[in-house]
Amino acid sequence: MQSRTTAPRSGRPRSAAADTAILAATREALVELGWSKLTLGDVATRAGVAKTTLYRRWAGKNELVVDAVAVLFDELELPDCGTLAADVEGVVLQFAAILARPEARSGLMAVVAESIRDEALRERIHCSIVERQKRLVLEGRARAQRRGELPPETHPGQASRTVDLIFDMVAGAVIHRTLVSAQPVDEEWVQRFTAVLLGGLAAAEG
Amino acid sequence: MQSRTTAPRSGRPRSAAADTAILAATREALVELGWSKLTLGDVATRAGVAKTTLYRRWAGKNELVVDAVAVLFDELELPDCGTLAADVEGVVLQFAAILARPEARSGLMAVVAESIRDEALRERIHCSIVERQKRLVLEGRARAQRRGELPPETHPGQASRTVDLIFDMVAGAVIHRTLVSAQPVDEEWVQRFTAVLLGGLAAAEG
DNA sequence: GAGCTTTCGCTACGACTCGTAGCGTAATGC
DNA sequence: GCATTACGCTACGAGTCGTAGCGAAAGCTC
Repeated sequence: MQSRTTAPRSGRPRSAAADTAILAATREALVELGWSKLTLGDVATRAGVAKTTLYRRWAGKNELVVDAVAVLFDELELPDCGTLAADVEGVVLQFAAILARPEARSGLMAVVAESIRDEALRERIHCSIVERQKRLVLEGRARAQRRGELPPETHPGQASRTVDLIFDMVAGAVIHRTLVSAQPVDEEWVQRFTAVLLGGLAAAEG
Repeated sequence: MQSRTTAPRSGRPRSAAADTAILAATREALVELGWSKLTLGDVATRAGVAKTTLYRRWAGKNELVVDAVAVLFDELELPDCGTLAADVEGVVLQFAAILARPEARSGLMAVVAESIRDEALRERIHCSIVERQKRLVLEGRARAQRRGELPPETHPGQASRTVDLIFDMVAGAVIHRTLVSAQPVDEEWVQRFTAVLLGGLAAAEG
């Protein structure tokens, strides 16, 4: 969360229940009010805590919403469906399911927009959300290499850039489809997308 | 802009100079302050108009910023570089150049985030920004078909979904690379991306 | 020019949110 | 018991919002 490293040794400890209540109240307020109309005073009232308690734990609205939304990505896992294509389709559907939830839709884009002018916030998002997604790409590639569906590493530098490219293409396409085009990520779209992506990678590598 | 259809016939006409001054002031404020700290009062002062004039023309901050950012996309054009791959690379580089400008970075993501809970705003963004980009995809496909690089239409419905898919992949990847990964869209990245995209399309269609 | 219509700049206003300070109280470790 | 920290509560100045009201300015029609 905010400062898990520094462990105070004496005095009254911070209520862990308050943390979860605040984050849940934040998601609830995101659903009902959206980002712009969400106020910290309202979140405090919903959570049953004082407004000052909120400010003692989070620097502001941005940091609070990042933490509230980040837990939604805990459920992201890489399913083992037997083939690379099926694995990719499974992850994309999971990612799309998270983005379909209103608290994620309202919060994610807003904090990313804020992070453009706030380097610390960008780092926070990167650690608690982005890196967790990127790990799935790395896992999927390693698994496909073990299956023989992908060739092993050639140059470590080039492999890293390829992972970055894949990650931007997958996450970018799903986000754009969901939040900009405002159209559903259904089975058909996922299959067509996966076919283009994997077909392109095979054509580019081979 | 706001209500171009209704044309008043008598009385003092609205100052067109004020419009451009306000939009320019909005972009200037976006660069200096970013989305969250941008206030309409400040924009009015920068533009040299009264705050009430702003509210007479735009419903609020969202609509104003959409119009201010939309003009940045006027310069988007489809270059004729001879091959489909070169055309795609050219458009992607143009798109990335726009997203590299701070006024676009600060404003675009924020209004898209707001549009999630505001259908009218989403429609406004779609007409003045998204549709303009999508037109380039249609043009590029038609040109590639004339060159023989792409097969002519099979089913009109399927062709439309393919265009949607391509559009989400191109725009999504560039936006994600620029605003989430915060890494530059340079020549190398564009070439690798284009190779994967076109290779995948060829593999999926053929 | 006279008269009508609409816009413009300006001021002021209530309502709201922000983030903080101060205080007394509650909960822990030593 | 004592020091230390967290908590709830209240109050506050500062800032923004969006609107109302006014007189003046700028166009069109006759």
